[in-house]
This record gives sequence, C-alpha cells and structure tokens, in this order.
Amino acid sequence: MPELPEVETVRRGLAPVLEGARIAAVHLGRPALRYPFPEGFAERLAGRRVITLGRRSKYLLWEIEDGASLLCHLGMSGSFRIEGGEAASVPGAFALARSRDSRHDHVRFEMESGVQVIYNDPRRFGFMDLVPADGLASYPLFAHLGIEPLGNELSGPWLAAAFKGKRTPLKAALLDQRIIAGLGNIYVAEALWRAGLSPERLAGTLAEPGMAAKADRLAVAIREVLTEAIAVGGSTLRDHAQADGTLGYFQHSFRVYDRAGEPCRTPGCAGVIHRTVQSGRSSFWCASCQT
DNA sequence: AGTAGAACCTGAGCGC
DNA sequence: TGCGCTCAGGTTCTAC
Repeated sequence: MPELPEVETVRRGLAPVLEGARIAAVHLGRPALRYPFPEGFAERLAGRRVITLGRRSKYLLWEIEDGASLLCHLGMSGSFRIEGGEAASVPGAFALARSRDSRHDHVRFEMESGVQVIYNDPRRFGFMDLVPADGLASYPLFAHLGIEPLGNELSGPWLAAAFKGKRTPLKAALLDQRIIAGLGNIYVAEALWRAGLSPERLAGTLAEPGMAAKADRLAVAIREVLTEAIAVGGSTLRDHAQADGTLGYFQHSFRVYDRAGEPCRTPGCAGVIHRTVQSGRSSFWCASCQT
C-alpha cells in the first residue's frame, strides 16, 4: 500500500493503538526484508513506549522513548494489521491488511495492552530501520528527500523553479523523490490528468513563459488528489474481497489510472485513455486533453 | 544529465 | 489443472 495517501492511512489507523502504548516484545519471522534488520532490532524496542506515530514522505516514523525512531517503508506490498485486544475493534483502529496470508507475516509487535501489530509483506520490498532521533536529518535515505507535497512549499512557481532546465519528462520528474517526496505512479497519473498536462512533456517547459497558470494548476492538482485520497482511506487495488470497512475507496475516483481503452472523463473531451511505458512504469493519459 | 533495463520478490490474471 | 507469460502502489543499481 505504498503511495503517500496509503501510508498516511496506515499511520492514522495505527496511531490509536500505538501512541502512548508500550511494546512488550518484537518477533521477527526472518532476518531481513529488503535490507537486514539492524543489530538488536527487537531488543532495542522491547519494553519501550511509542510516543507518536509520524510520516515523512512514504516512510512511517515511530518515535520511541529514549531517543530512537523506528522507520518503516512499506515497499510495494507491505501492510499492517491489528489483532487482539479491545483496541482492534475501536473505530479508526481498523485492520489495515490487504493480505491475510500469514506466510508473509514478517514482524509482530506485541504490545503490553495485548494488541498485536503485524507487518505483512509478500514481496518484501519494504524495510525497517532504527535511527537515533537526532540522526533523522542526516539519515542517508532522508538526506536527499524532496519537499512534502502537502506542505507549504509546493506551488506553481516552486514547481517551475524546481523543473527549470530539466529535459526529463514530467512523469519522471514528479516520481523523483528528490524533488517531491511521496508521489507514486497512481497519483502522478491522476494529477497530470487534472492539470491537463502530458506525462511526456519535458519538465523544464513548465518554467517557460506562458506556462505559469499550468504550473499553478499542477500544484493544485497534486494537493487535491492527495487530499481527496487521504480523506477516503487511499486506494486499494486488486483486493476488494474484504468487506470490513478497512479498504480505501479512492480507486473508484481514478480518472486515468488503469483505465486504458476507456473514454476520457474530461468534460467535452472525446479522447480515449491509453497506456504507454515511461522509464519502466505504466503511464495512463489522454493525448487529446493532456498536452 | 538522462534513460533504459535489471534487480530485489511473490501473486494474480490471462491465453492456450 | 497447469504452464508460461505479463503485470503490479517502490527503490536502487548498472550500463549506455
């Protein structure tokens, strides 16, 4: 469940059972996910209290007492689910699982309250690390991370300045986490459609004269699409089976993503959504109204 | 500076 | 039922 809205949804779901709660024990099902767990991972967390649950880009940040942060990236297929205890039935503390195949349960956080917080990740592209609280800014994976798309910096002029001179396509520039951190394949496609911009347009052209309104529109579109997605719990793909109210609903609002061959939904546009491949990822867009 | 391709993994869906 | 192929929300690496 990986783009920013999905990670934020996970954060909101876990916060009620984690914030202020003490970790009794941590059980690892394997020595590594994408990367090995750091030395003494379980031991360093056991007995500690979780102070707050935060997010930076697509990273979940557990602030742990005694000055460390547990950092989680969900990769392509990572999810958490909550089991046991009363908290699991508290509205808002819903389960977050997309998979209940316990073969892929890799980390189990046993809370003192009796609640189990279980990390499941079939593809194991996710990872966890422990970072000293004062070392977050210099943490290698954070050091080159760009702005938060829902923060105050993002605007048309900011985009124009950031993309000025770039000869890479807009699609690639928006996926570049060093510029804006948190967008992924779905929300880039949706934002570009809303802004009427082609994913193939060279990013640098947003800085050209006469493009200021387009740049503004793109900044607004990014903010809107993320905000709307978060409001409905993000997007849940390919697993509509679970009917426990735990799934995101933004997939029903897709205007281009995964709609190849279907009509464009821009009012008055007779175009058809087509799929192309850019830097190995699918792009979905309407060549008629996205220029 | 850019891009393409592969790598890391498993599972789902499709055509045959 | 099974086989082989393609694709999947991410990121990082190498090679042109």
